[in-house]
Amino acid sequence: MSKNIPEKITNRLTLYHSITVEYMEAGIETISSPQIAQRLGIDDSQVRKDFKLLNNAGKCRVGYLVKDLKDSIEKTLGFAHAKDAFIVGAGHLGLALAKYDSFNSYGLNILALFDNDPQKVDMQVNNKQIFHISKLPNLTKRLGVDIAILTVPRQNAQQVADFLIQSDIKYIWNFTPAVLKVPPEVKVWNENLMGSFLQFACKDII
Amino acid sequence: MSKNIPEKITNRLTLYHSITVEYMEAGIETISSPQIAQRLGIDDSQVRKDFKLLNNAGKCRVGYLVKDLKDSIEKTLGFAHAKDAFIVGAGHLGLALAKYDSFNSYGLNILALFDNDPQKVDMQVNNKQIFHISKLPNLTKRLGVDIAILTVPRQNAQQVADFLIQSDIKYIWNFTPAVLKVPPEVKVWNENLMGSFLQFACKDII
DNA sequence: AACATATTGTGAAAAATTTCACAACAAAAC
DNA sequence: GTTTTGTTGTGAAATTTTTCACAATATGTT
Repeated sequence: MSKNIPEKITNRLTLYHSITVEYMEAGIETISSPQIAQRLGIDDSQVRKDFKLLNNAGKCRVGYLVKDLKDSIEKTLGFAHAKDAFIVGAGHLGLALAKYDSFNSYGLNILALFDNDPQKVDMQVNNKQIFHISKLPNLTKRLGVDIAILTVPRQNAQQVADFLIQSDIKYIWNFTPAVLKVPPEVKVWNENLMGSFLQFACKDII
Repeated sequence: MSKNIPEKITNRLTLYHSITVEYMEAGIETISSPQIAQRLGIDDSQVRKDFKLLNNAGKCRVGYLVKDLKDSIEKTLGFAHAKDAFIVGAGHLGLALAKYDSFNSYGLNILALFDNDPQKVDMQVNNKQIFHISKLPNLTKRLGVDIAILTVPRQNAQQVADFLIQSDIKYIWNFTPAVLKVPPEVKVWNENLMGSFLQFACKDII
């Protein structure tokens, strides 16, 4: 990524991207900022401001070319820069993410899964093998992977995170509710599912 | 919820909450704003500003009582107001969410799952039954449920959402990458997993 | 060809959020 | 009992984000 795009804009860009995918499938060639804005419940000038980042000019009274828009978003968000990652924890969530093929088109390659349950080891999910967690340090080094998606139970989260850090993992996408303690060079992204839900729920549902 | 708390603050409050849970388990009774701030990589005055919402005074040179803090966050975020919900789509993600017991303590009760696959129907997950999707309208009305967690494949998302809306579902927590078209009275919360990842990835990697 | 209309692009204003700075204070140390 | 220290609470400043307003413009209509 050349520019450091603020989180909120990144988030909106992915939503715009989903809409372009839908329009492409429907065979619609152009889309306007008010159309997108209405769909997402935001201001249309916001959409245009976001698009300015993409260096993708629209046409007055017509809007934007869906295909160009889609390509620009993909370019700006770096979909093409494939990044390799491991899923650590082969429970339902880990398996769900392993099966989530969208990751690939967004530039995230899941290479393998890890678990400490001998029953799960050596199984295959979506063409990805589940290894015993003890194999992780070796494979991390051999494959040069530095991203881990952490989907273990909360109770084990810190302990497993420590192990990942020892194994030279630098980026942890944390799906557990634990707030991990990590050294400054390791970056954590908390998925915080409940936070998301509460934002949703608190707004309207008493 | 009395006050309409901004999303960002709600999100931080849940992270603070996780830390209080951890401190409680560790038997630590007080916590200070700089401690929390450092852990989350944010400014300590931010933490104190957030806490002002909780009506929970700290003590100079000591910090905040962990237990009081935890209780205030739970009260403010309405953990006690149990909300009932259905999971629609019993794939891996749906099953993962059904097994995610934290939902309960955060005030979200998953009552049942729905799927259109006859093989899955009548199975039990974490004491919750999987019903055929055709049973949803009836159960929605009978149980007064108006929240649905949507975990179907993207291709079916809009169609299933339309069906949910017909069945009087008012709140959709959307885990699919589709941007749903809904009437104004229906609220959608897009989980947007890839958006999250890209925010994470774009920042540092590459 | 003139006019009406829908849309972009953008500067300015407004609102929201974060950071800074520091007074007030309570606990601990001396 | 006085000093030092770490922390809260909070106004003010800075920054970021969103909204507003409108000129410019391209398309369709009469």
